Formats: sequence, structure tokens, C-alpha cells
Amino acid sequence: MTKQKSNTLSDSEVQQRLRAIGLRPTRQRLALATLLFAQGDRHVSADDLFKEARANGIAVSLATIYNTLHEFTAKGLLRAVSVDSLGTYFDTNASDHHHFFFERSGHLQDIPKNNVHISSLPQAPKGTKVSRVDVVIRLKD
Amino acid sequence: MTKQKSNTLSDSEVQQRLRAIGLRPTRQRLALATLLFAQGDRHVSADDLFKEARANGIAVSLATIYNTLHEFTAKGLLRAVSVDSLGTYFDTNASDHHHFFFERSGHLQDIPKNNVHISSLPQAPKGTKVSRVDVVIRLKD
DNA sequence: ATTTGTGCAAATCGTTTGCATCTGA
DNA sequence: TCAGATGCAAACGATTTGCACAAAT
Repeated sequence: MTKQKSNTLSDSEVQQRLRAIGLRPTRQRLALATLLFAQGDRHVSADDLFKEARANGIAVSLATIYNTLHEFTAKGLLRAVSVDSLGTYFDTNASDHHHFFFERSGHLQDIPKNNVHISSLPQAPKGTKVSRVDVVIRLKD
Repeated sequence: MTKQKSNTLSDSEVQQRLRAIGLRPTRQRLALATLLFAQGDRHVSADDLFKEARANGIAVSLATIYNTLHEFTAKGLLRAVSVDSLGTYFDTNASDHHHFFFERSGHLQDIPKNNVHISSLPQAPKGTKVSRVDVVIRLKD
């Protein structure tokens, strides 16, 4: 049972959100943003979203799915995660957190940020600065 | 400093190592193992190794490169690492350690294991057990 | 009117597979 | 001999690109 929608942001809400980040609220961006953020945290692949869109009668091409996913990621609405080389998942939870990775299924699950504490980190090589620290706990399931 | 190459293991050494893990010491496996482990720790892509082999006059097909890399990984001689979805790197350091990832170049660098301490980990979901914990420190360079 | 976005199909890229042919033990 | 290994080329799956057309401001 998927988390039920206490969701479905209104079109105008989504519209404003898109404008706020500098993206024109086109039909497909509106539709995709609504799909993506209506439910709780998810990890969707481009193909997942493509199928979901079609299932909901939204006419959008795969190329646009990719464009949109990347734009949203660049704007901080999504976070791209990829483990092993099985494509990329886009996490609708863009906040700082880590993941469990089920090796068998290739499935990802969020780990609340405060459930993982890194007590010591090496210093970043000179001339660089830490962009982000990703922790993936691989599970044998 | 990097481990100096007092390297170039003798053929017989490599041969024994391969036999020890149950792989027939064929020409190409011998040659590839020698290339891979002659130098210190490295992160090579299948294509890197392919080119390196050809450059050294070793006749081997790309398919065999992949087969060999995967066999070595399965046997614990190598460790597969992949960040973002830029293909897979095979780390000649198969011990437990983490990585710096230079976002601009896509380059990887080992971080000695004891330079990163994780003081608290969430418990693994029931029915699963932790296979490995990967930490990647992404660097803006 | 301009600028920006979209769709489609072809093109890339890394990796895998099928299968006929070799090779090591 | 013969299971196991290799090479080649075709097949693949995810992602990107080029370009003409459509939509947003």
C-alpha cells in the first residue's frame, strides 16, 4: 500500500514552485512535478516515470523525461543517486541523507540522516572542497 | 607515497595465484593479472585495461577483458566501484576502504580505511544483513 | 516575435550475449 | 579428449543528441 495522497499539490502551487526556480511551467513539467511530489519520498528511474506518465494519460516523450529530471536535479528539487551501474534513480527527497541498497533487487531505501554518524573524515585534497558525502549500506537480501 | 613497483610478479607467482582461486592460468588472464597488479593501487575501467593490454602487445578481446575483470572481482582480487553512471571502475585494492570522487574529472582516489569512522549505523532491515558500507566523498574540484 | 521546450528517431556508450573456434590440463 | 576460455560481431539498455515543430512569455 502506497502512501496515500494527502497530496496532489494544486496546479498553481506547482506552477509557482517551477517559476521560483526559473523554469517555465509547461504542461509536461507541471504534470511530471505533480506526479513526482504528490507522493512521499521515492526513487524513480527515468523509465519508471515515463511509464507512470503514460499510465496517467500524460503525453510526454522519454527525451523530455530526461530533460526534466536533470533540470529538476540541477535546481535541487531532486537528487540523483546511482549505485552499481544499473542506471540512475532520482530521489524525490533532495535533503541530506543516505541509502540502503538491496543488492538482489537493486532497490534503494532512504536512511534518515541522523541514523548515520560519521565521526571522522579525512581532509579534502588541497584545492578541492567536499561537495557531499554519500553513504550506501549494501544489503545482502 | 604510492607503493613502489618492486613489481612485475613472475609468471609463476601469478600462475599460482590464479590456480589458488580456481581459475585456469590462460595467456590472457596471466597477462591481465600481471598488468593489473604490477603497479600499486589503481582504478581501471574495462576500456583502460583493454587499451593498456593492446599497448603492451597483448592480444585480447574486450569481451575477455570484461569476463576477466568480473571473474577477478568475484574471486576477491578486485573490487568494482561505480559512482554516478559513468561506467564501472575496478579497484586493484580489494580491501575495505572508501573513496574520494573528483566530480569534474570523474576520477577516484582511495581513502585509507581508518581515515573514516562511522560511529553509528542504523540496523539492517529484518531479513537482510550488511554486505558492505560504501562511503564516497564527492569533491568539487 | 522571440525564446524556450518538446518529440522523434538516430546515434552513443558501456556492457553483455551467442556461438563457433581454440586451448590448457 | 573435453570442459573451460576466447574472439567476434551482433544485441542491448540506458542516456543523449540533432533538428524541425509547438508552446510560453
